Amino acid sequence: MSMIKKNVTIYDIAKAANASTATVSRVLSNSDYPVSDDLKKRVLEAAKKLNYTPNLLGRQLKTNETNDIAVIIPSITNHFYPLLILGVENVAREKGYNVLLCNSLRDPKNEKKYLSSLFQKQIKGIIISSITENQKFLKELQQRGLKVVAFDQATPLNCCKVGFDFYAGGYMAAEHLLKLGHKKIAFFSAPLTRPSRKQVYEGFVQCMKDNNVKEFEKNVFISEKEEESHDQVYEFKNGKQLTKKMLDTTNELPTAIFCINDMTAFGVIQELSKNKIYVPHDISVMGFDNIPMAEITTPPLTTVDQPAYEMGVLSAEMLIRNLENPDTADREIILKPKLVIRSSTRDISKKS
Amino acid sequence: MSMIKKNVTIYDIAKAANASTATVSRVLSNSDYPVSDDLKKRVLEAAKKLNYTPNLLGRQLKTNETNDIAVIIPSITNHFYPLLILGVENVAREKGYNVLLCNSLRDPKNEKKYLSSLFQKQIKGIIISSITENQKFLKELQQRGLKVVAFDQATPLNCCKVGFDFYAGGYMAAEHLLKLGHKKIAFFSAPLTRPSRKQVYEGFVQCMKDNNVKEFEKNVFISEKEEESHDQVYEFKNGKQLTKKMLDTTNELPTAIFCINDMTAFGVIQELSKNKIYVPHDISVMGFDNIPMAEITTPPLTTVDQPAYEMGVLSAEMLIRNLENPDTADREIILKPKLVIRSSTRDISKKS
DNA sequence: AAGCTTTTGCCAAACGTTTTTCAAATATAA
DNA sequence: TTATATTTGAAAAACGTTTGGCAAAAGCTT
Repeated sequence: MSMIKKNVTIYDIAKAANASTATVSRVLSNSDYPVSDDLKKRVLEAAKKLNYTPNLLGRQLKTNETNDIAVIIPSITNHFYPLLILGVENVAREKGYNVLLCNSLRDPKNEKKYLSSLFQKQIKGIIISSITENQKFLKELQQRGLKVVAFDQATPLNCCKVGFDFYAGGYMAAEHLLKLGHKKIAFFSAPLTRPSRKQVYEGFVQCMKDNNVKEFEKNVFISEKEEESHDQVYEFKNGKQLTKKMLDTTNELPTAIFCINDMTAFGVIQELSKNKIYVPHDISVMGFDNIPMAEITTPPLTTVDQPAYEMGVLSAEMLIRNLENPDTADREIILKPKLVIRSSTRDISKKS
Repeated sequence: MSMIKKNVTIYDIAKAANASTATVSRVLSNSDYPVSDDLKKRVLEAAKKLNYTPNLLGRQLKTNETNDIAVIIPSITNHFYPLLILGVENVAREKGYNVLLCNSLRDPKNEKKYLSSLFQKQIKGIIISSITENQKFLKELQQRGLKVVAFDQATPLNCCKVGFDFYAGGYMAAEHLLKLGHKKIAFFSAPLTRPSRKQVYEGFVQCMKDNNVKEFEKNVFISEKEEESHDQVYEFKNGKQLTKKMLDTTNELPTAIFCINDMTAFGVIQELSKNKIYVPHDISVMGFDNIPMAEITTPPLTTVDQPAYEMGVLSAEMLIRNLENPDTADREIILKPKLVIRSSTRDISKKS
């Protein structure tokens, strides 16, 4: 005798309002099909009285339309991405879309699983920082109609892109340090496996060359192998490690250290401090990314801004335009870096 | 004459494999209904050949089952939550669930919209740190069958809970500072509007009382009004503000400052440093939360650990158990704080 | 060989919507 | 008044799946 509570459907409303389901659907999904005010009111009242909640599954199945877009990021604990997501969500909200967030944890298996699952859920658009080499699955989905915007990482895919000029960023950083009078400058990085890192490096090197800095290569510290856990903490530890190595092997310390990202810089600063070397008094340290905490630390970190929030905004706008109005959509945007000068670098040109 | 590409469905497979849709469905959703190996193989091959992708909407509509659970958090840029989400996702992944992530940005309107949308999508379970006072909408959904696990914030709702003993955390922090020989201890906080903050405060005060600390109230600095933007940066700025105020109004500085959270502590440290007061040499500073960056700053921050990752794990486990096996599910877990001693606090009992 | 169980396969209904088609009712024009 | 246009309402099909009810086929017992 257990009473099973059935969901309220448009049939129930139709009955209650003495109308047909078609009419009910029309008023509830406010179609522009004409319905008399009187009846419309009756339907609305019935819906309210019965506490009706539409079943989106039914609707989506029928219309093959959805307000959902997805974002796939490598890691949610990496400070860069939450900011980007915020950007995506803000424009999505404004334009009436929902955002499904997935993080692959830099595991291609997870990425594929998410892609597959999203596609099965009939998602029509996706914003992704893909970490798989061979993007053949993504490409297949694209051919099957999935709209994709790739950001952050380079991709072989022929799709909308929101990129960042890492090369210019590297160049810019080097330039800043030179301008402050530094001659002996170290470069700290995890292995240059990702294109982004490589480009930063190349920009940096080019600037050194352009300014006739001698023997720069001697001060390049790149750790041996990438760690399993592609975590933020890895970068931090890497900074400490490289610092130790430098302290152990170098007799004349550099006056400035550039780090491939902010987290590495924090590791460097902490390790230096442990050895009673203070930033920026004894050594200048510079990061890359401008994650939120760069302005929160003591000293605040001089760095190169990679505009995460803006990238999120642009990616979302691009995707939505591409969904709603494919013809007008841009294909590619490259964002420019911006130097953010704080207090971890010091001008040593004039003797103090 | 434009060729519209139809999706391939189980009908197409049935035709290709010379079988019925029922059979196709049974093998594709690997039901335990017996199907001959031969036919099974035929179906699988046809599916592969036609590049079949199931439409989850159809399936869900029919079965009224889903593998999706949702998490609603106040803010994704607050470092506490990504860690929690990581915990949720890890157990979800392991148990075959997908996680839908929503952040309310501390706006009750957003929270309600997300709840409503999730429910319409037939979500069956949700993990939430609700920021609405009156949780009557959530309660209604709960009565309509939604399983909910509330974490972090106290809730009037009768549901599963994963809590944290903020009071003990406050007490513990105070105790630590006293043990290090501090007598004049300041308490810094944003307004005690959230129950969590209040409880920390109460624990702290109680410890002061228990140890006969005189005139503690004089060193309590609580900012006037909560800012609109409930952001991380707000807490940071608040730390700076309170520090300024203290420096302006106090002639004898405290030897230690406890901050209601880590971000506030970072603000304090930065502002002190600006005034050439160094941590921990001149003043000890302590935080609360143990967000990841607490160990990355220089000096690393002494703080009270609120185990975000573990809370995520427990919440997810609780929810899933509640979904799959309602009888066996716990109702409430209260996590205990843990003292994390790093380098921002100093023992001043023995004169150095 | 007859009766029984088990395996296998098909038909058709159902999930909750939207939307097309058509008919009825009403208003407008002559 | 009749013919025509407009508004309104209902029935039914469709979206892609799962699954209960049958029935045919096949394998076992006696």
